[in-house]
Amino acid sequence: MNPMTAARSPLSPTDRPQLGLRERKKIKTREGIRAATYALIKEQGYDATTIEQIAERAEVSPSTVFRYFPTKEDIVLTDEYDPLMLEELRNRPAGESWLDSVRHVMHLAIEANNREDPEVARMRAHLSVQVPAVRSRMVESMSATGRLLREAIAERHGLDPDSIEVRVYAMSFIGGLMEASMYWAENDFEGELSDLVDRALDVLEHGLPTENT
Amino acid sequence: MNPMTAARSPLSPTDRPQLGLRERKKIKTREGIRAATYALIKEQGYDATTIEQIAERAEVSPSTVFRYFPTKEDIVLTDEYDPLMLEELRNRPAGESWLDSVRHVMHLAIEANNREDPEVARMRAHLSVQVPAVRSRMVESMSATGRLLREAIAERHGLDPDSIEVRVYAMSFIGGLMEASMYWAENDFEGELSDLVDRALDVLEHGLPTENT
DNA sequence: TATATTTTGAGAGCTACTCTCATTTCATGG
DNA sequence: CCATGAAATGAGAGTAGCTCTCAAAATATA
Repeated sequence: MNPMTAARSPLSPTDRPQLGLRERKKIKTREGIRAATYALIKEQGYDATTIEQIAERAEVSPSTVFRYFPTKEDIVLTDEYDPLMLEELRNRPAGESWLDSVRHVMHLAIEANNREDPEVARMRAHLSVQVPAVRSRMVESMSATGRLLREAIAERHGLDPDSIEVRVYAMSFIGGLMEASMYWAENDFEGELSDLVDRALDVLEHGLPTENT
Repeated sequence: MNPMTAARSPLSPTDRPQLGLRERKKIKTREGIRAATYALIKEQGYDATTIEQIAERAEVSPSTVFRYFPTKEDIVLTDEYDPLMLEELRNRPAGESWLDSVRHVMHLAIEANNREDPEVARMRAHLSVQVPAVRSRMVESMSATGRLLREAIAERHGLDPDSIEVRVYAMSFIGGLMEASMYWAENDFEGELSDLVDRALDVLEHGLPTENT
């Protein structure tokens, strides 16, 4: 949303070089649909907002909305940090502990996501808590991220990325991230999301606070 | 499905004592809808099976189907072991380690679920892998179980059930269970699900196999 | 400017799901 | 056994998300 800052920050969507009119229009349409959706949801709530209304406000036809986004939930959620996160993960110093690498990358992702548009970031988290359909779409998307994570983990530890061990390990990180995000939204976004993620990762690393082993 | 064996096993739905004709009919209808659904899905697949077809085969009206099950996915999934699992968890000996308690209860749940109708158990796992809508409904239902788990954990460790630590901890178990189940289905149900759950729990307890710390 | 390619809009169609209301089915007291 | 009240059912209309098709409009290319 803010190309000035986004351009220099890590983990932000790639800048668009020289694009034809066609491509530029597509991006504009896409962002128009998103903007219309956010505005309408803010006004009326998620369920009360129909695709027809979104299309109307974005000045496109309903067909076009579905051409740009497979489902209504995707309009709210889609954003692809995954490949960037993965690369960042691979580029971490070899000596660094795995948990620290993950911690680092998650912090980066949160920061990037937040800088791009803090209000939207909160709305997403909020809807993930409130609207089951949105939440489940988010879980799906996180699972996809998890599948990528597996490969990074397997690579680093010399394990089979499809083994159940690696799967469970990867999923625990994704789950921790999700819980952190939902906890944040449920508690009115007080405090920093990064701190919550840290606490989540601590639990995965050391178990519950009272278990001093 | 099999009252003879189900009656004596732990973690099985409560037997129904003396019920009026009305209640008995309701149970029959409910099971009829389920049976019709399973049969149709087996024949045509999940997506190709419509509520109308289900209603027709179960000899009820479509309205009735929705009266018994809020969504199509719920016809396939719903089954309430949660309260029983919770009680079982609370009744574990005080000295037993938390991980062992969870392991024990999960084994019981798997066993019960499997004894009731192995084929249905597999179909569920299979659909959770294949059909996004079913999977996401299952995730939701598991999250609900997770919320119950939190209380048991908090009770045992003297922590706040709503703290992020307990949430993450509970979620890691649920996630492990889900991964095990999906892994099982994805690998054609070879081996025992309980063994997979054990491996999942081992990862949560000790980290990945190569990390010998 | 002419032609090929993409993108869009219009509209029909499907299905999950909701709501309402009249009808049927069961429960209960006399 | 019957009358009355309550609950379950069926029929039908309606909504919204989503898919598909096809012709028109916009853009690229020569």
